Amino acid sequence: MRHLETFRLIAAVARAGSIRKAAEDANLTASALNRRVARFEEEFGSPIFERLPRGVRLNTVGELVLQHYLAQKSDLARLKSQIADLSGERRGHVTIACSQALLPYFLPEQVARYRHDHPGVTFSINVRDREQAEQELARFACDLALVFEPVHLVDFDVLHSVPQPVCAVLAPDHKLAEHNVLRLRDCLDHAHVAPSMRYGVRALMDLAAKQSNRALAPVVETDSFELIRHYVLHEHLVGFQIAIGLRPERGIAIRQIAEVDLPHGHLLLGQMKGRALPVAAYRFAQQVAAALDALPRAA
Amino acid sequence: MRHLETFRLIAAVARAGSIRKAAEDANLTASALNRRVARFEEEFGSPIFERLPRGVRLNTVGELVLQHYLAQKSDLARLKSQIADLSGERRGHVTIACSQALLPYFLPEQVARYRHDHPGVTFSINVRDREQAEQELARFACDLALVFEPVHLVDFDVLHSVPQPVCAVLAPDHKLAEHNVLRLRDCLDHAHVAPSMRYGVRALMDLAAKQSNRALAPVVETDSFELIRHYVLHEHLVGFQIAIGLRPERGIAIRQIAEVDLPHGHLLLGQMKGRALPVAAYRFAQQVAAALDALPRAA
DNA sequence: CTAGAGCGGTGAATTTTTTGCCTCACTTAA
DNA sequence: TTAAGTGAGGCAAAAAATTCACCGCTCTAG
Repeated sequence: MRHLETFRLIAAVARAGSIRKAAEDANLTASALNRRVARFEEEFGSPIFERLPRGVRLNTVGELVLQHYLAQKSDLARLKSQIADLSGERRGHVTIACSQALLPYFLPEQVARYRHDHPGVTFSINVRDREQAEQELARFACDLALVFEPVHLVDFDVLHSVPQPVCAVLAPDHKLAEHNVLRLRDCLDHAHVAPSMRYGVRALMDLAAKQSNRALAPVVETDSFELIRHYVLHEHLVGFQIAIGLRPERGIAIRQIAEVDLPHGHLLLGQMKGRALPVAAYRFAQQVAAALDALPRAA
Repeated sequence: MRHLETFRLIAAVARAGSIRKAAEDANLTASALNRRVARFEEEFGSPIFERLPRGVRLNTVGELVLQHYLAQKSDLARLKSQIADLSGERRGHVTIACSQALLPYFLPEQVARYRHDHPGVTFSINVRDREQAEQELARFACDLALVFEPVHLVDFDVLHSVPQPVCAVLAPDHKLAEHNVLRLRDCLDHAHVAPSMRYGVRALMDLAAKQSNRALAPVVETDSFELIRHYVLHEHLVGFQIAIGLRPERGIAIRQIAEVDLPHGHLLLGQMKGRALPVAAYRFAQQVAAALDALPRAA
């Protein structure tokens, strides 16, 4: 739609950091683009860029204007989606930012199920840590976020929440695998591999360890829960992951950790606050919420 | 802002019901306006008007487009308000749709208090019955609604809710004024004046009466609670109004009605769902919410 | 049954807006 | 100092929007 063209260019200028560079990308003269920006600022009643010697940068007002543009663009997308929907075609695209735990089982199943009913809908699934996921929501870069223990929750509209216990992952012949429920201190006494600080699992564990005057001392620290899951097979270590990312498979043992030692966290499904989602994203969110509710709860 | 010009014209056409009429109002040629509409429809990918022999009318898609425009315009207003706010000037305009009960005491006090702190903010206060108030919210025709017992609550985002009992209003020398708490049946046994069907007070009373196999039989039925308040002084009748619209004044008696006979209703402060309010409206809503909480509760 | 009024649509001319090109003034890094 | 980068502004060309003068259609008053 053409009425957002000026905003689009402004966003391009903000990204490029310079009118000339942005003009090149947009197949425009720097002069023309400069005028558009200037005219916008005049009409709007306030400058939106700081003029620096080596280019321009959005000022506070500009940041707000940009946010307004993103919201408008998003609502236009929702509008089009809604119109396509009422004319019978169920198509669209859903962009999801999610924690790693959703990758192996939950999301593939959910997406496949939704696409089985609505083959016209396509998906983008991006792995993001909880901080990034929230930022992407706020930037309208994704429609939905499905994250374990988000941090800030500003601009984060919680659509659904389910408790998720942290589980221990071990080789079946690991000594601790003899017990059904593990104590946290036992896990810490053994060599363990832990996710890095920015993940919710780690945050929960650090907090719980601190309360019993202990601390994690991981032999291997990693960004990848997939690595954790595989590494425990090579060396006799204890790994950790939330329940939704784990399924009983031969060759790997999954054990609960006593709730008194390590309280469960929350897996949250959320969207940008105040935003109306496109039809496809909205429907998918409903399906996911129902599926989360149907999840077997840890005893 | 010029980027919404086409939408503005579309809205004008929809209102006028004809391109030619709208063109006249907008100081444009019918031809020019026709082209704008046609071009929009082409870019947008779908017609938004039905062409009738005597003019045009928005189709379903058009209704959605118009709603999108109203939302955009509202968000632009919020943006400007927010920017004005961060540059220190606290100005703006707040439009409120409210029930009659708020007129004599509550709203005048609240508005005066807010304007005392922020003289730059102006107000529009419109009396609307509960149905109209909700419609105005949905049409972005007002920022806030303060209504007793709203009906549908679609697109109505409840910001605050307080219980409100219905009270009886009588002349001090009315026989019933001897009791502190009245029974509903006693009120109905006496001649009474009642608000018309579309008001929440009446709806509550009809429901309560029905449950004891009674019915209201008003001697006078009116749209105006002010008339009710004054009429009971001329003839010995019982009138009704919610507590917030009444204050003990000489020459008039206010009596509670037993809660078991007539359950209290709710006074709701609300806004359009999913909308971000301008700063002034938002702040005023906060003040009102606090004031509602500080209200003396009926025993 | 007909003439006229009112409607949306269209091609060509015209006006308004936007863009391209060139240059200037300025700042920074070499 | 020089060279390369930046945003701004004057002026003509290009593009877009508007006007003007029509057309065909439908409904209605006479």
